[in-house]
Amino acid sequence: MFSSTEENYLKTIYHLEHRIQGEVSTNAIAEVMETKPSSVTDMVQKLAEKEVLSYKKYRGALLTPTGRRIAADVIRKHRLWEVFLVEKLNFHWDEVHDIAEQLEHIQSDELVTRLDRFLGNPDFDPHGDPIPDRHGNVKTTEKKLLSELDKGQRGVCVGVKESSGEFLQYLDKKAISIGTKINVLGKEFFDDSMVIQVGRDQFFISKKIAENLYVQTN
Amino acid sequence: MFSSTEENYLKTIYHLEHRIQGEVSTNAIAEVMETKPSSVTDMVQKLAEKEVLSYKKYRGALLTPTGRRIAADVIRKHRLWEVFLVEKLNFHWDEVHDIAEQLEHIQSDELVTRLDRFLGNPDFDPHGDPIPDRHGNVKTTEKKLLSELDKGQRGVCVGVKESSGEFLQYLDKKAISIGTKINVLGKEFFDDSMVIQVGRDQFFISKKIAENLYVQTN
DNA sequence: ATATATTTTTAGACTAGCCTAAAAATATTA
DNA sequence: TAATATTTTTAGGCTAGTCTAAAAATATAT
Repeated sequence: MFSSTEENYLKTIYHLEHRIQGEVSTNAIAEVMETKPSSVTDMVQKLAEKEVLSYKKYRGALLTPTGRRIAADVIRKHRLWEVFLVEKLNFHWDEVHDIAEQLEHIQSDELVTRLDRFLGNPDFDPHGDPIPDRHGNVKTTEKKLLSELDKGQRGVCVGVKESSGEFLQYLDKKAISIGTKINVLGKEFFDDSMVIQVGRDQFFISKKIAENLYVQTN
Repeated sequence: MFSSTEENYLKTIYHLEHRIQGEVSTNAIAEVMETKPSSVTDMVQKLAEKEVLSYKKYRGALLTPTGRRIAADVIRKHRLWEVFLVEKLNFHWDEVHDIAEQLEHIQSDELVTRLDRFLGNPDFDPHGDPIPDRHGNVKTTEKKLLSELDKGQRGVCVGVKESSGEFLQYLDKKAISIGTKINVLGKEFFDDSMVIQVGRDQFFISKKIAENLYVQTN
């Protein structure tokens, strides 16, 4: 059995592994978890002992299949509870994170199974993130251009095609960066311009912009 | 803010105060919580410091109004979650305690408010225990004889009228004691005998027995 | 009322998880 | 490649909550 704290470390490392592809540094973990790197070192050594991750001093950590599985289960619970909070209790999608952060640590396989069924076995959470299935598997897709999306689709920014200074400044101004979720609210077909949602903001973007941004859809 | 551990102490003391009317001894708390009396002394001193209970050495503890309020809120959450688990997720009423024990510590007033509304503002949990309202108040009623109950009613055993040895032995054999919940499943009106449920057992009792047992209904 | 038994508290120690300060390793730059 | 900067680890210490063993207070019985 793993404590809530251990689960949070595994979850954080899981996310970071996907983001930075490869070993995850103690500093990176410390930053996300808002602790000190020295605390991370302690915990990472303990988790290596428990064989949920591999760790070489000064090199960083990598989850083992077991570790990845545990992390995926926590993320599955987090996202299922978010669906519950939004769909059943009518919370707004940006109010649910802190509560789900607590609920994700409730221990009961039966509860997860029944909650999943009660919610109609959803594939995505209210933020558009995919919910790992009961075996810990997550659907992933190839990246595509934002311009390829249709109204109602969601994507996560994973890169740009041509990175001119002006374009990066534009993205910066609009608070779009790697990992930013983009929700296509509307699309004009005479000029392929779009209305998109980024965080709580909504704005127009031209075809030119949309053809320069890679996104990953669920 | 109070930790889950502190909340559990307050909850336990709350229940014990009702059961034994008066100061609650460290030993009694330790037994219920399955810890050592010395641990209880430490915690009780800490909670007295925080003014959620009053405590005199060797005399026992009594909740302050603040402490009682916090305990009632935890119990409220516990029972609301039990309703959720049984009504919405179709758990059986005797499977939900351990999960509710975890869920009761989730911190979010808004969550409790919305959960309560979602469940239709229930007054009782699936075991028949009353759910404290949002101000921490619990409905209580006078005690009556078990024989006064009708089919479908529930009561908690609060005492006996005449306590002969045979009768107490009978109660013992049937695992009925102070605090035991009794559910009247059926009543024959030609002889006033009853079929009652106690825990998972169901059995007949005669009018004579039913007239010798005091219960408190919700 | 004194001796004995029981209950309760104190003292000191342990673990999980965190911290700071200093040391060691790695990375960067001249 | 040597000097400097950055990252990471180690060492030692803190708090919450628990424990055991011994001391102190209270309760019971003779």
